[in-house]
Amino acid sequence: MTEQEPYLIDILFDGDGGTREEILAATFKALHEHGYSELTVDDIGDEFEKSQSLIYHHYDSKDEVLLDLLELMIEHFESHKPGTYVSDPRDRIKTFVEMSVGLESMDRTAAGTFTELRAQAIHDDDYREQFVKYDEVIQEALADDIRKGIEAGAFRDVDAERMATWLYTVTVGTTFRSVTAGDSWIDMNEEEVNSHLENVLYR
Amino acid sequence: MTEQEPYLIDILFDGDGGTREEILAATFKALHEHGYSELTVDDIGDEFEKSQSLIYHHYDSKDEVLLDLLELMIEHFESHKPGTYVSDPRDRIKTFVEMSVGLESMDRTAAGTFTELRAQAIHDDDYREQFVKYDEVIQEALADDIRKGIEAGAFRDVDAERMATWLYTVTVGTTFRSVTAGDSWIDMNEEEVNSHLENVLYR
DNA sequence: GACTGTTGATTAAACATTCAATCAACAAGC
DNA sequence: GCTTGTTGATTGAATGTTTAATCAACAGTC
Repeated sequence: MTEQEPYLIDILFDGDGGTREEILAATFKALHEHGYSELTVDDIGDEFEKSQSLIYHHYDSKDEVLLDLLELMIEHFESHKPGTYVSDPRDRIKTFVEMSVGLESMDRTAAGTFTELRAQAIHDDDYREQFVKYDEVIQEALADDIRKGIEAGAFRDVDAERMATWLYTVTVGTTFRSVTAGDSWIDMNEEEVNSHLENVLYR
Repeated sequence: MTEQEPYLIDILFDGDGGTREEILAATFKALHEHGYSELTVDDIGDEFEKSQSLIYHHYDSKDEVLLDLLELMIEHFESHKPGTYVSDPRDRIKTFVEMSVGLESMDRTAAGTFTELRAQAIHDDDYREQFVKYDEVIQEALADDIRKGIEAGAFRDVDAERMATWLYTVTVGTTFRSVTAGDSWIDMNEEEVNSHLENVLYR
């Protein structure tokens, strides 16, 4: 339907956005390899072409680097909001569901790293702030799309906010489950989600 | 309906299960306060009545303590499987939903810590193994209850496995969202989940 | 008097961060 | 167009702290 999106890692790499972006790309790679709790500045340095100490010329601390990476990833994922590519209401929702709870079109590398950053929000207010905002943006975009579908007559007259809340929560759960405990169950999950959408949303 | 369950922390504390359990209780507290990535053995020692170095008399390493805590928590949560307390099929599911996606009866402290441990499964195979097994147990218990409800005529003839997969995935998402980004949305989510259950499961 | 639990001090490595020193580019003044 | 000064990028080594883990000594108990 839509052609495969490029992986986040490639986006980080392609352009030469200067040293700061090289550092973020290195951080992303190191994070993917070592995990948040085991990540050291040296690990980042190893993935970084230039010297490790140069990181401190561009950032004040390790924390700052990680938070900057989070902001970059959030920007990227926000560009994946429902409806960015497709215009038919039903297709918008379908594409979002496919990319969020489907087996094929999920970027596992990015999803795992993003999830690990999200987990920091449990104890770190800087992270929490980012994710509260992010959740609002995604959920509101979903709700908007549902409202548009209702107006266009493609959807039934459901509570758009409520439907969006539920749908987004399912995607969060799907991602978290699959990056932490595999995805043998993922097709069944998608079927049930689609069945609910068929039953109550699509006209 | 059911009286408030005691918090996990209290269960860890009440009995005198000996020094090892005291260490686990201290670890749980320290984890809740500092978060996994910032947790040090000294932090555990601070929550522990006896000496920090005693930890190494009972455990070989910090990792081993954390993994043992995970096993204890998994045991605890498995005892919260659907249907442990109630016998009517519909009530079993309702109780499970309430405790997993409801605002009131969720043990936030335990949920946050448990979630943080789950996030480690992204990069640590020992954690992953535990959660793969845990997910299976919970999901199967749910599926069993649904099957029983179908047999008893209380539920419609749905695909029990598929329904259980979806329902469990929603609970994972609900917990993850709420411990990382608050729960202003949680009532709407619960309503939509219940609406789906009313539509397709309950007869 | 051996065995188990407990303690405070100690060690060695890992770690985030700093620092002094080059280097390359560019601009100003002559 | 050659010198001199300035700036930002970059490096490798050094610093001081944190941290997991060990150890020697002591106490109670069977």
